[in-house]
Order: sequence, then structure tokens, then C-alpha cells
Amino acid sequence: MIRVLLAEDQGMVRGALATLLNLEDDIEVVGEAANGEEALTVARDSRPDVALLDIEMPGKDGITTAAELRAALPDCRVVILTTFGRPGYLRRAMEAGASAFLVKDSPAQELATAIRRVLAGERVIDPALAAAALSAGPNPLSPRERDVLAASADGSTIGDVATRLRLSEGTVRNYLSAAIRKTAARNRIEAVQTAQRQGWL
Amino acid sequence: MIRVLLAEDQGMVRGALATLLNLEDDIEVVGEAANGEEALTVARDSRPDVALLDIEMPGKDGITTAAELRAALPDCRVVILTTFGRPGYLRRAMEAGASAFLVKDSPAQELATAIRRVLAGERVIDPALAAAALSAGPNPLSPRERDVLAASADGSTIGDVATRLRLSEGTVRNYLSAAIRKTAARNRIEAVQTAQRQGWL
DNA sequence: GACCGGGGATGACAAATGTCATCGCGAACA
DNA sequence: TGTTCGCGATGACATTTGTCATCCCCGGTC
Repeated sequence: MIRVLLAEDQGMVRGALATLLNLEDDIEVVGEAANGEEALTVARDSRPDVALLDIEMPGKDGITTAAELRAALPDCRVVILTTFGRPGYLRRAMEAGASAFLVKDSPAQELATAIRRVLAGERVIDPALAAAALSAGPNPLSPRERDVLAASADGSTIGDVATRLRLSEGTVRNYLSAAIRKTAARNRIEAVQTAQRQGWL
Repeated sequence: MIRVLLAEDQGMVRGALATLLNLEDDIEVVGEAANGEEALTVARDSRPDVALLDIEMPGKDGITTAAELRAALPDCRVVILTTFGRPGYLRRAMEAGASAFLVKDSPAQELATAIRRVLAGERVIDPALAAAALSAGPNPLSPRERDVLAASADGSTIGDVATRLRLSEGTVRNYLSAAIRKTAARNRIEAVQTAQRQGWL
């Protein structure tokens, strides 16, 4: 039996996926979690063979969780499951040690297939997505530019961001200007959007 | 047997939910759809007792679909399923003739329960969400303010919006200013965000 | 007929944002 | 040892955005 841990914040989706997986006669869901923290503690107890991690979770996200899980349980393979097939997500997931990267758009039966293939030592990645991730290149934003852009994402004013990040307003403007240039945007709203679309935040 | 139509764009979630529902011995999924248009055509063929509609779908969204479905098949009850429990969504869903409003956060077994209760003539709504929707009041934005705010949501410049909506730049600024005031925001980014959070767009 | 309210517009003004040049500091690096 | 790069800052400047008063037109409605 393949022992699976399932981390997904939406209860209805989590329950449905668990049911789906438990119907497979070689798969058994041995733990469920609604966020990254929970996934780590549950994993330490249940010792799964594969952890299925959603990226978009409150608190600790799936990619961060993947990295910590790989460190804590090196034998446990990680399958990343996400709503958005963003190039930066894929890149970061691979760097965090994931063995597979699935988007929720794909048909349901691919989930069990991917789990089996991962356990056989394979890596499972949508070829089109892999190509997109490679052609998009790495994140061009410096860490600080990322911080500033992320802090601006909620509509905060430059003054707000400066206070929150303990920077001068001029500095914030400079970083934003650089981010806008690097994302080929016309203002920070567009910059935030392209950065998010690429998975750079 | 309760005949259910399932409309949800994410293949993996749709498949899992279908499996979950088919396990119930009084429920049968008689049709699946990945968007609103498809849901309508499938419904005309499969004549479901209940249609389960996701709001966030590409093309025709779940609420619009609900209204058209109620017109085409008056005997078919509508259950709205959504990721976001936004007050405006609930309000619009009810106005579109929905019998139930579920958020995907809630546990999986609530889905089957809700379907049975809806078929028994009940309405199923999370009380906390209902209270939020009532206390939030109706959408304060005029139709045109809504248009302009929605057109600004993607980071377009005022000039862009003016061109797209065939308005003068000054007019766009005026509408945006009004929308900012009504949403108690400090700039249009915040205005867009609160409007989206309330389900006003 | 008078009186709204919404849509659309103009002009003026203040405030916020974006751009650029320039500086200092420190760490990495060839 | 000099060079490069990221971080942080300042000042000046042009542009964009947000606010406000004021106007016109039109379709209700009292």
C-alpha cells in the first residue's frame, strides 16, 4: 500500500480527493492537513511515502512545506498540486525537491497515476509547463525588489510600504521603479500582476 | 435517485466531487461540465434534479448560469459552490434563484447533505455568511462606476480605460473617484480589492 | 413644470507616483 | 586591488492620479 499525506486547505476538495484516492486499491490516505504547519506535524506521525501538497494554503504554503518536509523526511516524495500553472511555481517547486507538479485543471485520474510514477522514481511534469518555465527564465527581481513589490500588492501607498519595511519613501520608489522596468510594466499594478502571473512573488 | 449535474472548471476537483457524490446511494451524477455554456447544454439533455454550479468558471460564470438555468428548467434546483464566501456573491446567487450557497472550505460531507435538503425544499446557507451579506448592504456602486472599476482592475491606465469604454479621461477619473469614496479606499487599487472582496464586480 | 439622479464632460488644483542621476556602504569576486 | 552588485538614501523633475466645482443632457416622477 502507498501511504499518502494530503495537504489542501479547502475542506470539500480535500475530502473529495481523499475519497478518490482511497478508492484505489494500492493507495491509502494516512493523513490530512489544512495547511503547511499541520502537514509537517502530521507527516512526522504518519510517515507517508508521498505527500500531496497544495501550493495555495494559508500560513505556510506548499512549496515552503515541501522544502522542510524533504529535510525532515528524506524518503518521502513530494507531489505539488496547484490551481495555477505558473512558471515560477514550477521552478521553485523543483528547487524545493518536489518529484511531481500537477495542476488541478488536469483530469482526476492523473493524480493516482502521478503518485504511482513518483513512487517508481519518475518525475511527473506537464511538458508544456516545463517549456514555459524554461523559456520564461529565472526570477529577474532582486530579493528586496520582490519584498517591496509584494508589500505593494494589496494597494498600500508608498508611504505605507516604506513604514512597514523600514525604508525611506524614495528607496521604495526606486525599487518599485526597478521592478516596473524588469517586468516590462507601465505601473506597479501591472508589475504586481505580471510578477504574480509568473510566480515571482 | 437524485439526478445531479456538476459544473466545475478544475478537472481534478470535478472528478473527485463526482466520485464522492456517486458513492452516495441516493445520488447519481448524470452530467458534468467545465463551464457555464456547457452546463446549460448538458442540463437540457440530462434533465437533472439539482445543478451544482461553481461560480469561478471561465466564460459564463456560475451565477449567470444559475439564472439562465432557472429560466430554462424551472424544476431544477441550483446549488452554488464557491471558493470565496463573498457577501455580494451570496446576494447575487439568491437573486439568480439559487437554493443553496456552499463554500469549498466546509467539510465534504456537507455537499450531499445540502443536496438532499435542497431537494426537500429547504434553502441551505451558512448563517454567518448570511449575516455578513445582510450587514454589508447592497452594492453601492452605480452600473457605470462598476464598469470603470472593473476595467481598471487589470492595472490599465486611466487613458486605457477611457479608450476602451469610449469615455473622456476626466469622466473616468470622476467615476473612479466616486468608486474610491464609496468603497472607503485610498486609491483605485484598494477600491478594486474591496469591491472584489465584497463581490461587487 | 419643477425637481431629482445618473451619465458624460471640462478645468483647475493638490497629492501621489514614476524616472533619473548620484552618492555611500559593504560583500563577493577576479 | 580594483570591480561589480545589491542595498539604502537624497533631490529634482515630469507625469499620473485623485478631488472638487461646475456644467449639459435626459429620463423619470411628484
